[in-house]
Amino acid sequence: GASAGVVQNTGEEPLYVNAKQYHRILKRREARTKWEAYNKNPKKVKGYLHESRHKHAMKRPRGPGGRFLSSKELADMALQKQQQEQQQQTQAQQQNQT
Amino acid sequence: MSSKSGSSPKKRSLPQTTTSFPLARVKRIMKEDKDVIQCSNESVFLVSLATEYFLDYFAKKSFNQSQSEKRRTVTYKDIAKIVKDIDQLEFLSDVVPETVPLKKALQKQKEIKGLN
Amino acid sequence: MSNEQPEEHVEEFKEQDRYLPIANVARIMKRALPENAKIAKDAKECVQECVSEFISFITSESSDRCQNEKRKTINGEDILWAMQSLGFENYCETLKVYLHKYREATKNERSSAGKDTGMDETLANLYQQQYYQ
DNA sequence: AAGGAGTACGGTGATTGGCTCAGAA
DNA sequence: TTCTGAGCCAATCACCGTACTCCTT
Repeated sequence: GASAGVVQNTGEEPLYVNAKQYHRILKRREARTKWEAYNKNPKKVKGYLHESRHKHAMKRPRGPGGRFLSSKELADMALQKQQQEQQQQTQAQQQNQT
Repeated sequence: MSSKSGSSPKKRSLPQTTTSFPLARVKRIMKEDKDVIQCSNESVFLVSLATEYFLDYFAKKSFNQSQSEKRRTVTYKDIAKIVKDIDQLEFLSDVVPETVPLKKALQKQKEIKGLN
Repeated sequence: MSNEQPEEHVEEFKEQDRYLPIANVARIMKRALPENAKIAKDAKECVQECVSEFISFITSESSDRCQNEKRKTINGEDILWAMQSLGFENYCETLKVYLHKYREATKNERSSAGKDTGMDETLANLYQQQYYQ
């Protein structure tokens, strides 16, 4: 027949085939070819699926090892930093008084 | 304690009707086939379970292959190897093309060019 | 008139809908392997495709059976029959049990709250057999 | 009557990347 | 030995499950 499809072998077929699966494999091959014809595959250049999730991941605070941090850890770090600054301030004030 | 008491049948999901995979996604994949008109919920449930079981088997086989090559990381080529070797996995041979070492591929291309 | 050109689907198709979520796939793989095992990214993506093909493969066989028997809806037995037919008969016995449990659970659901029938034991039993290469 | 497709909605787990050192080479 | 690349972390939001109606068998 005047089939427009071009059969392309990516490799060699096995010498012996699975008798139970063979017919279905052929039907699936046909179905996939048909499916790919209807659905354009515009090649994925994005390394991710969702723009919003990508942005979210990029914004998230990370630890020094690149890991994501929980908001609790972040709050604790902020608190510690504040306490350190306060200590430094009081130390500076004491030095000024002497 | 939560404030739910008495009769509040809002969430009724039995442990026996839930699976590791989202059933909605399984159903969509099944319906990608144009011949499929309708899927009963029980068929989707069974396919999801069977898929999970198959995946467990597939992963173990792949890791066995990795181990036979003294590795602890499962790679694409392990999968390609078992698909080629195991009869039951022949249905995947289109999806997982046999890996060919780059050297051999280039050599083969040269041979073909030389013939022309 | 040969107007057999494939229609153009300008509508963007969601690529990920063809596959199960990769995190679920990776989790089940990890659970199947020893603690110290690792899985390459390529391998995860490949298995994700394989698993989708498995679903399509089984479904296609079931669908054919359905058409032959002039039914519109794929049911549990169609799936079991397809598995048997395609060389996965070792799955069937256990899946048959699950199918029965599923039917019981969904029937009881209408009248009263479900009761535990011990599905996890069966699952563990299912996984046990496939260790040896 | 039984049950699947379609729709709406609210709750939730899959998606996500920088850094480190297993471990592939 | 060198140096690639997989695991690690958890917050948002796309999607899943549920409840509901309508329709077919």
